[in-house]
Amino acid sequence: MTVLIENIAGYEGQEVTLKGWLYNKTGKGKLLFLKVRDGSGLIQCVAFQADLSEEVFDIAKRIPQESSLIVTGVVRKDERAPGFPGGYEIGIKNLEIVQMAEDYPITPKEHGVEFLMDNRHLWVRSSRQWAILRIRATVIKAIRDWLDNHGYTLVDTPILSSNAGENSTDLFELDYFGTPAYLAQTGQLYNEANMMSFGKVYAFGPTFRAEKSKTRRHLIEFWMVEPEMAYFSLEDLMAMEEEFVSYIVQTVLETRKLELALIERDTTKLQNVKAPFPRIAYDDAVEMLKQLEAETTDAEQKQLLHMEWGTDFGSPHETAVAERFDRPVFVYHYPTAVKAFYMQPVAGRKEVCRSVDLLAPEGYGEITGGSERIYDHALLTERVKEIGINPENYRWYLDLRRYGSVPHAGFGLGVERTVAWICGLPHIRETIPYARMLHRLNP
RNA sequence: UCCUGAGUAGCUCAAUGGCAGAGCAAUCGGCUGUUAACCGAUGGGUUGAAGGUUCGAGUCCCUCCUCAGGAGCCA
Repeated sequence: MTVLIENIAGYEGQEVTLKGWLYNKTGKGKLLFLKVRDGSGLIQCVAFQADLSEEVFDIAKRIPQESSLIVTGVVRKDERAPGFPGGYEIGIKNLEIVQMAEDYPITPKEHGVEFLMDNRHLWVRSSRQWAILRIRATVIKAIRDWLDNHGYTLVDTPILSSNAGENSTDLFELDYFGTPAYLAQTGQLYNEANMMSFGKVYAFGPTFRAEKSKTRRHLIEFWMVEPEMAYFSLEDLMAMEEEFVSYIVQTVLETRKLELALIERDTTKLQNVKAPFPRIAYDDAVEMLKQLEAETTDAEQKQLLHMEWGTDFGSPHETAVAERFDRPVFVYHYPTAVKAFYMQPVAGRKEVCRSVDLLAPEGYGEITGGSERIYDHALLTERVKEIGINPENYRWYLDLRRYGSVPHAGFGLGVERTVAWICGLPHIRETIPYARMLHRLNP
C-alpha cells in the first residue's frame, strides 16, 4: 500500500510502500540509513544486511543522493528516528531505483547564495526551502479564505495594459502588435471599476516592477493581493486590514507548526499579531524619528534616521518606527506629495492624504499600502492634470466618478514580504519559487 | 545608479611577492544505530577575463565581468 510520510504514524507495524527520492544517506557497514522524502515529509529507512537479499542491500549501498526510488518496508516507532514528522522509521524489505541520479550538486553542507540560486530548480527540494514554500502556500490560502468568507469577490485584473501610469520608467514595456504595452504594476484602477459592481473585490496576481532595486526586500516579479471596498473609510480599512493580517499569521501558526520548527522560526513575536494594531499619524512618526535621531549617539545611525517632514520613509525609518511596537503598526496620513495622485486629501489639510501603510515588526518594513481614493470627478481630474498626464489617458478611470461614485478604499499586500516576515528570513528571494531579481532571470 | 566587499578543485574556504593546499562531495575499501557519522586510500586546478609591474604574481597596479551586503525607490 502506497502511503504518504505525513500519515506514517497511522501505519505502525504495517508494511507500506513509499514513492519518493533519496534525501541523504549514512551508514555503518552492514546497517544503512536512507533518508527518504516524498513531498509530504521525510523519513528514515533502515537497511540491515542480514534481513535483505544481497541484491537489495547492494542497491541500498550504492544508490546516490536524490535518486528517485520506491521503498517497501514495515513502519516502526523509534525515538531515534529523524525526519518530519519524526519518531518513525521504515525497516526496508524491498528497494527499487526509478532513476539513478548523477552526482547531485547540493550536498548536505554549506553553500553560497549564488550557487544555490543558480541551482534553484534543485534547491527547492531542500527541506528548508520545502518548509518555506509550504508556508507561502498557506499564506496564499489564508488570504483567499479570509476574503472569500468575508463577502469579497475575486475579480481578476489584466496583466497587460496600455496605460503607462505616472512613472513609466518602472514599467516593463513590450510590443503589443505594434503599439506599446506594459506589464501590470497594480490591478488597482481596474479593482475600482470592479468594486462598483461587486461591492467588495480583490485582485490576486503577479505584478512587475522594472525598478533597479537591489535590496533584501525587492523582487522584479512579485505577488500582491489587492482588496478594494465600496463605502469604506480609512478607519474601516485599518480595521479590516488588522483582522485580515492577524488571520493570515495565526493560521500559519496553527497549521504550519512543523514547517516553522523546521526553519527554526522563533514564533513568540508572531503570537502577538492580533487586532487591534497600533496607529500612528505620519506627523507623529516624524516627531518620533526626530527624537530617536537626537537620542542616538551613533553618528552613522543618526544620519540614517535623519528626515524632514514631507519626505517618504526609507527602510531605516520604517524599521525604527516598527521597532517601537510588538505587532504591526499603521502609519497614516502621509504627505500627498509622496503618494499616488488618486489618494483622498485630508479635509482641511490638503498637504496630507487619507493613506495608510502597515509596517511589519523585526525590520520587515512595509507589507501593505493603501488609501481612501478620490471619488469626486472634478478633484480627480485636477489631480491627474497636476501630475502632468493627459486626462484622456485616464478616461475610463475618471468615468467611474461620473456614474454612481462612492467613497471607497483599498490596499495592496505583498505576499513575499509577508512570507519573509512570518518565516523570519533574512532575504525575500527564498519566499518565491523562482525569484526574479535585478540580475536573476534563471532558472 | 551610487558606496563597500568578494571571486582559487563540483561545494565551502586557506596560501608573508617564492613548490597550488584542506574539509566536504566523487571513486575504492572498512565498520550493526547513523543524525552534516567515522577511519584509510585514490582521482580532481586556464586561481573570473584581458593587460601591466617584477628574476618571479593567486598575492601588487589598471580596465572589464560576475556575485554579495547596504543606499535610493517601493509591496
